[in-house]
Amino acid sequence: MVPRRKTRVAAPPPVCPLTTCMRLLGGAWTPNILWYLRESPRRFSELKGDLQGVSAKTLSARLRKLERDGVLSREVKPTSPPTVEYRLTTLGGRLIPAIEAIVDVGHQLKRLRAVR
Amino acid sequence: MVPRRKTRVAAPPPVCPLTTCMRLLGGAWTPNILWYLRESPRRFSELKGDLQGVSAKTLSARLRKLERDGVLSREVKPTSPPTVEYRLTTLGGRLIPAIEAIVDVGHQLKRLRAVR
DNA sequence: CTGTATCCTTGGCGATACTG
DNA sequence: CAGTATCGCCAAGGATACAG
Repeated sequence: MVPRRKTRVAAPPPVCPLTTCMRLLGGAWTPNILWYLRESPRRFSELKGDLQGVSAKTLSARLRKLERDGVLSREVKPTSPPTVEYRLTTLGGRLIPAIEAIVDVGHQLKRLRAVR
Repeated sequence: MVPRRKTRVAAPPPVCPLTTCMRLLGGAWTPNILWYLRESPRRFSELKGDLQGVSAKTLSARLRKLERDGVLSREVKPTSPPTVEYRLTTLGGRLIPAIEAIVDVGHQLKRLRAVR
């Protein structure tokens, strides 16, 4: 008679690094924003075009939160008309490998089956 | 009088690989569920204990969706009282590297600063 | 133990209009 | 161009009660 196994899954993270990170990625458009910033800075309207269907309000809110979280930086260019450039910070860059892993799985899924 | 209609025109989101994969991971507890299943099967109440604070309704809903998506399988054991085991499918296993990448960033964040 | 049914609150997000 | 303000819908999710 085997006693009830104590499947304490390895070292269950106390306050969950997973949750810690997912708080940064939370929100419908957040991963996509970071994805489009992964190689070069983008302007507000460029991002709005990249993320087909996002509202200005939501994009603005996400960008401000990501800035507060230290994931990206905002720079106003003294041009006319004014333009604003967003770019990943060092911290933001650390998130890219995780997003790449997600994108990679997405590719696998598309090959495996026609996903809706 | 018919109040003016609130143009309910859901914009079809672009289906990039990132979005494709995030649909599987969408939902507050989903990544954590997969994380706790990564090494061994777990029962309903075990998962409920792992995910401190999740309601039975939500956990049930997430598990059913993940089952429909082919990410995990559900097996009813003919014991008394009945127990149910959930385990990752092959497809579910493919998601683990992505989640590990997220967990890894979470660890980095915790080292870098005290994250709320 | 393993869920499902019902009710209710919260907030995420789009749409629209307006500002610098 | 780059946002902010306001409105309102709707779905995610907790609480609770109930069922097999």
